[in-house]
Amino acid sequence: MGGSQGLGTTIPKQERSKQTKEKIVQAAIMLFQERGYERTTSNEIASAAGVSVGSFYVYFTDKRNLLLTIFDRVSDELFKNIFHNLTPEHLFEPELRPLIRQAVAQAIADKQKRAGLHRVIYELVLKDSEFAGRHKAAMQRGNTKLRELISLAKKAGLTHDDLDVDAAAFMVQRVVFDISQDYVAGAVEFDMERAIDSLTDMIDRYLYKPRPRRD
Amino acid sequence: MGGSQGLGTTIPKQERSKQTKEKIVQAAIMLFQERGYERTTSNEIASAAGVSVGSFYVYFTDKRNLLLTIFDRVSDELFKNIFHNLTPEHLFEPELRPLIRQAVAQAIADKQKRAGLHRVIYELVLKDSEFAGRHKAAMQRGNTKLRELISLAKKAGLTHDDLDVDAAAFMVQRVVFDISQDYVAGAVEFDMERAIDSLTDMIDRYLYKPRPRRD
Amino acid sequence: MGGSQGLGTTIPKQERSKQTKEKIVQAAIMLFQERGYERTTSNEIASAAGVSVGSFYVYFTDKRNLLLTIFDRVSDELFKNIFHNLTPEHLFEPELRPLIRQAVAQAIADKQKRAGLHRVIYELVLKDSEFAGRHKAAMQRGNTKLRELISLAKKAGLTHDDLDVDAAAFMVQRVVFDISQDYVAGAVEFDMERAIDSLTDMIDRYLYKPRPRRD
Amino acid sequence: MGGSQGLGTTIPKQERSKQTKEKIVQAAIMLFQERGYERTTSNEIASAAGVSVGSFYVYFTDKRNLLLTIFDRVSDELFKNIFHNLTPEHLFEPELRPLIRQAVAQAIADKQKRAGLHRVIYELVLKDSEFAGRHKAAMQRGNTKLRELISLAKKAGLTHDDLDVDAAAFMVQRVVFDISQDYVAGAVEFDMERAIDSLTDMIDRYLYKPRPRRD
DNA sequence: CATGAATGAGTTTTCATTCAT
DNA sequence: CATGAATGAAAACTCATTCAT
Repeated sequence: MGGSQGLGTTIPKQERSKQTKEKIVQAAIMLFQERGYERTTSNEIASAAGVSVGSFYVYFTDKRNLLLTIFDRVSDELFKNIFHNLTPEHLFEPELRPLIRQAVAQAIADKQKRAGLHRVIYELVLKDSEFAGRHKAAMQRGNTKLRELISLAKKAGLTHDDLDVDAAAFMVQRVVFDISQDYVAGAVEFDMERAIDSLTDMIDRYLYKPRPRRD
Repeated sequence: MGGSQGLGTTIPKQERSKQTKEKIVQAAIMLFQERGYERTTSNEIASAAGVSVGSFYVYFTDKRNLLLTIFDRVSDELFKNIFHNLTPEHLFEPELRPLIRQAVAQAIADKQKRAGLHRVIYELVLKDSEFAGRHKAAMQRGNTKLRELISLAKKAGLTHDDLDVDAAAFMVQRVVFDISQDYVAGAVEFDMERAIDSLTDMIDRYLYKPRPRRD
Repeated sequence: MGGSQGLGTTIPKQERSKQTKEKIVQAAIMLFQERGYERTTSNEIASAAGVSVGSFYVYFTDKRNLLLTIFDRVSDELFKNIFHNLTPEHLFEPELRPLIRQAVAQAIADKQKRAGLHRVIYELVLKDSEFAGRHKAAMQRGNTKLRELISLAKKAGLTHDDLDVDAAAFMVQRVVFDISQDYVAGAVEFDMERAIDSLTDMIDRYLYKPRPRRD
Repeated sequence: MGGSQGLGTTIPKQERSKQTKEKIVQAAIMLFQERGYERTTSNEIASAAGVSVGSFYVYFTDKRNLLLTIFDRVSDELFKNIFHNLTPEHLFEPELRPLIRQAVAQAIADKQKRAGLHRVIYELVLKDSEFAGRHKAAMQRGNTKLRELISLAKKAGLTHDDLDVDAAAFMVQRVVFDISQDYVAGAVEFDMERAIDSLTDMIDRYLYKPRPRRD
């Protein structure tokens, strides 16, 4: 906050900008988690980031725009983590259930790590059409991946023969998203491990033909 | 100020109060649906109801308290509609799937009727602990009902033998709630009929042992 | 503002009216003492009196008018008590100091009985010119009485020979009033008995020639 | 206001803040004197100060906080003026009465300068416990000073031998404060010079042994 | 006279955003 | 680019008072 970083500072301007922006983003993430979106003021964010409000408005057009930036970042992260272990090869492993369970658990765990943030973001998704749009787009990407997998499984004769692949992709993704969202929102208190098991069973039986149990 | 208390229509004081309160509630429902909770001011509600702000604060301590009132009302209504056709007797009908489908469709349709309102209410459930508490309580009532039904079905040997009844009740309720919420929130665009079918299948296969298809 | 009762004070024609008015006055006294003038609403007064706000406005033009009524009542009461034992005859008793002490103690004790009320009234005397006027008038009545007494004492050669009688009457009255007001206002914490003694000495020595101590 | 930083017209940021704050304080003093505390709104103060309401709330949490600031300032000023000429050395001057008279006159004159302000402040002292507390603290400081002086005078054999020093310090301070307050409140109309004389006599005779008159 | 529902002007207060330096 | 003082529109809420019944 001192007035004289100009002289002797060898940090290139672009790099310095990036750092300032990042400080703001980090401060915002912290504050949004703690107090929610509405109850965090731009002055607080700037202050927590150690910059002036003026700077805040240099990097972001407004508070909403900042959350949008955070949204994109979080959204990407989430996507990568979930589909990292959900590739076509895995489909042909002898055990399908553990695969499903792991993906479900992953989705829930990832969100839990930044529960406050996901709560805040979802709040905006419900109210703000731009957030809603980006959310839909992100879901779409996931949906495409999932549909491919399910389609493959169907072709391999693993699923129920009459499975509506599109509907299944939609439903499975949505159900996992929603239940994990329920947990981050604090809307549910049911034991998480049992919930994951149930969700796994639900998806498993919904998609796949009955097979002999292994356990 | 009202237009029609004209001749001979003696409105008792209590009745008049009730009407004023109701006018405010109705105006609020309308405005909340249209513009959301935050962007509707108490002055606007009063104005739309054709009463003064003063009256607003005679009947409700604040905007939040008004939505709480609406919440309770909507919550009860929803509960009744859904469990009206979901009694133990139905379990022993030859066809289970139509029963599930009808309940699922009912839940979704009911919410759709007041989509804007449910969107607004859920917004508050996510942010406000009192709303969250009431929401949990309402879900609890539904959960109890559902658990009884599933438990009965299990005893009748209809379900998978290893079904975790508590988890199933939790999961099924939550999944139906969430998917219907997704629709009212405008978060999804997938064809609703196909979604209902999928959801029905999902629940059916999750809970019940495979049986010969009828259709 | 001649006439008997000032404007706004409806003369009750029936006993029942008088009772209703009295209930309001009593409720107001109670509430004003507890919460002060500004923080007591007319609705609360009416409610505490067990009557409707409408009735309140039948008997009093407004809240201020009600306090004015209370003021007059309290003012008279105070005046009577203080000057009851302060008559010319007492001047020729062998002991003057006890006489002064008793009057001072009386003034302080009387106010203490309704401390909250005196605090509230004085608040208005400071802000409201009509209260200020009535207060001055009441003080004037006391001042006249006191001046007569001091004048008599001077003629009897009891006081300092160069005593400014008018100034003395003014000062003594004011000092007793102010100190008692300090106590009701809670502005001072000094032991009251010692304060009364000091005040007595002060007045005694100010007015009267030194005489041999008796105690 | 144009140009860069070269010319002497550059107001440093801290200085600018101080000026704005001061403008608000001055405007508030003016308005409080004119219309009283309650009837002055924060918007009016900001407007009279030529700043926005927002600025008002940048520098003061609320109207009460602003008056508290003013209180402290005025309180200090008063204290210094009064005790400036009231030091132990003065006690041994041949003439005591002029000393007392000057202090009394000073106290009254100082308050008169800002009569409206003292009226407003005292209003709050009566109602608001924080004001009351600060008032007591300020009085305490004065009381300590006064007690020392009177104690010294007693030791020098100047006062009545049986004088209760603590009570005297309390009473003298209080009496001077109250009478001066009566004048600023407009509660009294008695000729001020005569009142000062009386008050001087009163204090003189209360504290000091009779001495031969000089005048 | 009594009632009490209804009124709405008037205040306080917040905070995203701007802009002169 | 950075700063942070200043802005002012906007929202919540109060309460003395009225008036139809």
